[in-house]
Amino acid sequence: MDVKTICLGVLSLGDATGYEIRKTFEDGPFSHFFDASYGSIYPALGKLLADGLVTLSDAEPSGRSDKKVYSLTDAGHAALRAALAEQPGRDRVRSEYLVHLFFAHLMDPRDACRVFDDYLAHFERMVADCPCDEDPADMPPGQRIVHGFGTRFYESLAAFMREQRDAFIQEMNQAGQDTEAAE
Amino acid sequence: MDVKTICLGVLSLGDATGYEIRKTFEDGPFSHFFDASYGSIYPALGKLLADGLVTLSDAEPSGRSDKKVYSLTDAGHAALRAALAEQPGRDRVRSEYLVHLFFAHLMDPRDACRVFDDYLAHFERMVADCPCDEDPADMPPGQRIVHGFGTRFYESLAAFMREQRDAFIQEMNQAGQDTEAAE
DNA sequence: GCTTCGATATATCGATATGATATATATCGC
DNA sequence: GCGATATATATCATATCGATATATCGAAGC
Repeated sequence: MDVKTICLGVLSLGDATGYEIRKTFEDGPFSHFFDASYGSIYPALGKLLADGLVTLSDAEPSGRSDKKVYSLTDAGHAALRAALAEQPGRDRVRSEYLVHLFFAHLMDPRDACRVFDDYLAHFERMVADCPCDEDPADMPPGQRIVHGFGTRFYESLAAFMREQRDAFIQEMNQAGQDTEAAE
Repeated sequence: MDVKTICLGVLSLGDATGYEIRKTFEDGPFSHFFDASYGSIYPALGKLLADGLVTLSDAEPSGRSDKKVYSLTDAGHAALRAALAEQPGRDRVRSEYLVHLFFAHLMDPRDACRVFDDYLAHFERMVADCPCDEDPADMPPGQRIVHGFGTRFYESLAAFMREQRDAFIQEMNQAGQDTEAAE
């Protein structure tokens, strides 16, 4: 699944500019499990336009002149459904935080503790301000599942890190003192 | 953090070929939170070699002639520590499964249920065969945290999906019958 | 009314990464 | 010895990232 397909998906939720599509990945309902940069969104929209899968809506007179609001065409809707009929590819995750924690024994213990606390704070922030302007009960079942999945994800891992925190901090500090004593 | 840095990290665990580094991302301890393909690993090793951060170990006579076993140099170890002193970048996730589920209302209900069950099976498989040939108690604290994090992640989300399964399947089938009745 | 600043918006580009493919050797069961 | 699978290196077209450039809009402050 490339950025073109996910752009079709975002547009199926309503007309949008390239900028608004980007914001969907940053803040919106996709932010937990998808991302794409301007450098891929704008070329993708260009190709979709050339292929007739999206069109430019009539610009409202209120907006600025160069603003481009994209809409899904019937062909675009069909292309989205066709893409969803394919087998999904495996999840891809890249967490630099976990890489850092994995190699905590090579770090300054204070840095390692800071990374731990930053990561925990990240999960707690995600639990606190879940970007849900809509009542989950009003969502289609699939969206409700995805929303619940995200919530459970952040809650479980925040809880795990809170459980482990004291032991980790203590072990790190212990290791730091051992190193100092050896010097 | 680019592939060069993570290669240094893998090599800090022991000498390895490019192929073995790839396998670390596929099967090994990094498989849950990092990935990199041959197309990035081999160029990365080439640059690291040119920069003196890794060297080629003496090939054992038992091995094949073109095999290249890489080792971390002191400079490479220092570069790894320096990279770990930097602030980690934010996590990146791309889950096509969640995209599919999010748009389940646009899918054939049977396909949507299959995607759900595939995803659940994936999490259950991850819980069952955790790639841990080492006793967590023997790991450095950071690695133990990362290992526990992965375990908790898979367990929590498998549990969540098991909880939600019946309701989801039923709602999907209901939606499917409504569509058929309307036709 | 003017200015400043942050949000909105489009676009491009070098560097990096993916995913598929080609090629070849080693190992193991049969 | 034979075929299948695992080991191993390497490349390339395509896709993507991340940073940057540019410009307009709206609201707040004065």
